[in-house]
Amino acid sequence: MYVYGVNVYVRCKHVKVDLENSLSYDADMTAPTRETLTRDRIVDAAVAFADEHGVEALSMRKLGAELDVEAMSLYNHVANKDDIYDGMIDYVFASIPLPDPDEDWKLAIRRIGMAGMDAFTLHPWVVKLLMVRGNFGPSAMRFTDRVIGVFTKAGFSDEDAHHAWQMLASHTMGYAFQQAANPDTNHYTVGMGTEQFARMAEEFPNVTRLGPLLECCEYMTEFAFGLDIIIDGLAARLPR
Amino acid sequence: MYVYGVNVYVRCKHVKVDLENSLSYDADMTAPTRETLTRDRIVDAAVAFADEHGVEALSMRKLGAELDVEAMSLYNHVANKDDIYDGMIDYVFASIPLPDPDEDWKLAIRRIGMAGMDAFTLHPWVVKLLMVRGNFGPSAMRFTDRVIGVFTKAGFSDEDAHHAWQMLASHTMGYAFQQAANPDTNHYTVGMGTEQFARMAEEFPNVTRLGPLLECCEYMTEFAFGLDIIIDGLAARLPR
DNA sequence: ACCTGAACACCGTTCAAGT
DNA sequence: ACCTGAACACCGTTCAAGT
Repeated sequence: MYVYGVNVYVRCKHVKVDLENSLSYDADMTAPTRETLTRDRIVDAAVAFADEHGVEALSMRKLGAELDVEAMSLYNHVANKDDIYDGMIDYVFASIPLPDPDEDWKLAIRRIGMAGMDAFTLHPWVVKLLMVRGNFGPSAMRFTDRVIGVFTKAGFSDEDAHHAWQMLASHTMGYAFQQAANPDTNHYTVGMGTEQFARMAEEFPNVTRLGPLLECCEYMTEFAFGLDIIIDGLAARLPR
Repeated sequence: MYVYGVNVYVRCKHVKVDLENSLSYDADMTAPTRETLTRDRIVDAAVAFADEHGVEALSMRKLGAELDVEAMSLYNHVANKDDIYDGMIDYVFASIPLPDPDEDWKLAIRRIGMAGMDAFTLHPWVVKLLMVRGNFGPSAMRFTDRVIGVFTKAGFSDEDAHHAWQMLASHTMGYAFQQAANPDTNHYTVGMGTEQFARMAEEFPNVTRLGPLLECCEYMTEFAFGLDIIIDGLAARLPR
């Protein structure tokens, strides 16, 4: 009879869960193995959890449960919760394709802006994490570097390349921010009860007028509208 | 001998604090009175606390202590912590001067953009709160309405006025966001230890080159640079 | 080396009890 | 009507103890 080794106590404790989810069996069905915990596995689990339940619901205890491990075990592979946050931020930035330095700069910047917004739409929680942790992980740094490279190659001075990057980043963050704060809601009428709506018409005439215009938020369209204005405005400041 | 009334037990418990800070005396120095708790007083105290220590340090227990009251007393005047957050957001938006509808629209928008950025610089925590709570309190709504009014009066269609507002809001939020996330730090070199700096030069050539350019962040200047580009870009889309 | 249970110092919030 | 203490169900994190 096979001895399960160090994991046997796990089986005893959560038999059902272990059998169905967390243990994988070798081909001969004799030796249950549990994937060893790593920082990457923890970060991946955290990303999946935040995608499904939101970051505010993420706790060390719940994350441990997701990995069939006690919360305290995580600290063997991760410095603390902030370290996990940093990993999650890096995960998102690593997922954004870098710009092609040989492409026309306006097309490259437009593409990269849309790609950034896509990533922030897919993982809205990253905006919150950036607020808490900043954005200076290696992937964010690489992304920043390549985008600045595009501006530089286009002919912008160092100072203007910096301004251009800062502007692109702020535009993207700004829309991602609003999208994360108010997902799929009408900007102007959300939270307004019907009894307040009557008063609104006199107090907030412009908002009231624009309300019906916006069935829902098309953040991506609105983002692209502004992106084009910014790119054109930057192009006008390009020395020739 | 004067009987202090219902507040006497407070005096007994925190004599020192009460005498020096929380009790004010009538002109005849006989009757100590404690200002009664109100939602406004709680919100004001929360704003002051967040200004000094940051929002993440704000707790019901500490806020209570600031007002010489147990945490649970706050719930008599406020629904919960989110309600306080909403009050703090409204406090900030109420502090931004509304645009003058008779001023030239480009000047009015520039002024309002700067005023918004000023408020977010004075109370950086509001960006975090907007992420958690959204921005649909009465003061934010009024502010939104008046700014849209400026665009409308300038001749923008309803749809473009909405786009313009959204763009202005995102630009402001984006810079305020970055400023709040990375206050007075050099964007590119923060968190990079000296041993990593050598590697940086080859891995991140553009960032390395721009680093020395930026002794510190001039978010306000950078914000204004982008603001002008946006205003010019919007003006170009104005029908004539 | 890695995982664990118990513990610590915090949270927001409820509720019955006080005045 | 307003304030309070005790309690509940959570946090992140430490640490000595297990294997």
